Amino acid sequence: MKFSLDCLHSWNLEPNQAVALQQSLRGRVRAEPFWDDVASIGGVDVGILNGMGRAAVVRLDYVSLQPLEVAVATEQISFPYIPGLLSFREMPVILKALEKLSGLPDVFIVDGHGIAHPRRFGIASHLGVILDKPTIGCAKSILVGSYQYLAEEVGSQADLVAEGEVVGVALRTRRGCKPVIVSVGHRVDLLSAVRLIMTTVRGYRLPEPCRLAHRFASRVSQHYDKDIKIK
DNA sequence: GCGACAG
DNA sequence: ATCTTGTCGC
Ligand SMILES: [Mg+2]
Repeated sequence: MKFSLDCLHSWNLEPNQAVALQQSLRGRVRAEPFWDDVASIGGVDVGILNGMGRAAVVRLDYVSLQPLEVAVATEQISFPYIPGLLSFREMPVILKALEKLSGLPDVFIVDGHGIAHPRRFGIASHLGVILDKPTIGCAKSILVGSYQYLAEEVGSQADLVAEGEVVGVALRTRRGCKPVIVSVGHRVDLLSAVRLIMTTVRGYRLPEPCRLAHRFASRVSQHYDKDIKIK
């Protein structure tokens, strides 16, 4: 771990305290053009089996999209699943996995929403603020808001609007598939976020960083661990 | 009060 | 998220 990882706050919170914390941190979120020279991209996801969480953080080469490093960590999940409070359930084990990474990627794509959230502070934004690193939210379904008229062609977009504001984009990443919902996490604006997602899609609905992180965090991988060691 | 509701 | 086989469409 060649980077600092200060938690900002405790994770031992009650749901009402978690909501208050989101309200106090939402002001730190930034949305700005992201044009840095990108060397590597990270994918983040969590799988759960019998109450045990397994986080996978994959760092891939930006050009080849080949995995450079995979960090996995497991931890008992304590916080319940409450829509709008996902980060309090998954972040602890994610941070544990991040500590095992030899270096941080230039930007993270997180499975879940960024500001397409009731309080504009979903898990992607939360991770970005904790690390003060660029993050993007890439969710498989809507938490808040709605969109319309999404064309069938790959690359088609439709604004996701919640309470009168554009909080994300429904993006068709694969023909015949439901779109993914892209939103600002931290330090990456929506335009840059959508571009980055499209450039990391390789024939599947999920962009490679998320697809790989999901594979390494999934139940299949967890079972696989029982027989074979994953480095 | 009722329904929606990331993973 | 997870429980789970086949089935339909691109
Ligand atoms: Mg997930």
